Amino acid sequence: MTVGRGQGADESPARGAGRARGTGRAASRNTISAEAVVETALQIVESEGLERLTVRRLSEKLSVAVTSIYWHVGDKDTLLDAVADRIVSRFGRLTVSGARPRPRLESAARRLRAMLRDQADLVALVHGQGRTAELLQPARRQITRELVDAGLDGQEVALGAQAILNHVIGSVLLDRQMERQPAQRRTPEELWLADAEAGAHRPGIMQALTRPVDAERQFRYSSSRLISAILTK
Amino acid sequence: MTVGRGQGADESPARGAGRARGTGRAASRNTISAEAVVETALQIVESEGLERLTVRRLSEKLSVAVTSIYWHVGDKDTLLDAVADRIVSRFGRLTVSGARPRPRLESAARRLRAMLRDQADLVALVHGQGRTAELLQPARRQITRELVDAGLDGQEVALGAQAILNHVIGSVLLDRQMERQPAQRRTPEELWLADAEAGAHRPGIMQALTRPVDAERQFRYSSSRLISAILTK
DNA sequence: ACCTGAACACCGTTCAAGT
DNA sequence: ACCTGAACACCGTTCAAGT
Repeated sequence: MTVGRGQGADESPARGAGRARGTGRAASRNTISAEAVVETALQIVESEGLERLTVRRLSEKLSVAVTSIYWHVGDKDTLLDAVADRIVSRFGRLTVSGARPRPRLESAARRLRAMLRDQADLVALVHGQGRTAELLQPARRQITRELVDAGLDGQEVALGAQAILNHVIGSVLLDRQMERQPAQRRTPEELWLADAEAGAHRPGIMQALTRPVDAERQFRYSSSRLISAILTK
Repeated sequence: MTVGRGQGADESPARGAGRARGTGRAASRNTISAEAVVETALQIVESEGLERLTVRRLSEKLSVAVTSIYWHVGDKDTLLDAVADRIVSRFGRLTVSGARPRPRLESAARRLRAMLRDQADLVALVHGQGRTAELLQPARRQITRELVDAGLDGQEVALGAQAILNHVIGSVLLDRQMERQPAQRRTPEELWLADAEAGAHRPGIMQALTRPVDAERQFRYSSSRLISAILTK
């Protein structure tokens, strides 16, 4: 549970990176703590992105030698786990709105997706550490409650809640990949036009297929279908 | 479309890494081609895993200097794109079984998931290049045909097919992450027991929730629900 | 107890130079 | 036209040494 070998001492007041002027022996040496390292790491991910979180960048921002990081928090994987702890514990709760189970669950799915997308890098970090289940546990609890209230039995609640969570997190991970790329090399339209068979004889089909998919609309459609199927029966 | 600056010359017979014996001027220099580089890269991913695919490992396996790789295929991202081309073009077709739309679509989803899981590293590579849509295009075509045959209209076919594809690829990406980790640090059971509220008053609920999820069973449940909801109405 | 620089084993990539 | 080694700018990590 503890993060490294260091004690949870409170952080010394930041003196900035500059050396003290005037005094003979300059204070070019900074003192840090495991707490400060983890918090700074989290800040880097939030302000500069996950791929900028590097041991050297960390040490630079903390004005210490690279090797000091290792003394306080151990290796990078251990550090990432500590950061993941922090992200998980700070992750907000879902606000569910609506009266009946169906709209309530749909709003929960929408809200969860929005939260995860808002902090895509934090989610990616947690996911990379294999801690997604922990991150989603509050949401799972709420969705579970909704399904229980809707009258499902234990088995159906467990499977249904997991289905909804998988659907949301899967959609977020896919979206992220789509957006990170400069663009799919071949657009869906091109892919379809390349093979003009596949139901081209039905009116309207090709037209619908070659239109680019709106991720938001696709998500609402899938959520709505999945949730209604979970609730019926 | 072409892979690099090199021509598609056929590969010279492999002479192995050893130097010719006896002859004064040893043949320590090998001649390669863009084709050979891409094919060898694919082999490395298949036999040693994606993270072992490194420019240096490639050059070692081809018995050339590291820099020769760059001459033939450009930088690593370009190489990965060329490998992705190959994976996409070789990716097998789905075999669909069953008589009615529902079992046919369920078997398609199961088969697609199995194929993607069988070659998780290849899928990860393609996904990393943002080329997932291309990889899934054959499957999309087949699923589209099934939905058309089931009588859905254009809009519903497009949304429904995408929903099924997202569901399958999402589940594969999640499974992969779960398996790559040594183990979730906190198991679902622990997470639930940590907060003993949430419907604990209903009989059977807690018991169902604290049982570890079988990924296979969860997938079948989600697929079945999603597909039946797509087909109705 | 905590911080340091030097060093190592990896990456991807560029470049001037060979033939 | 194609292959080469040297070199650069990055990674994460270890270790002996300082105070």
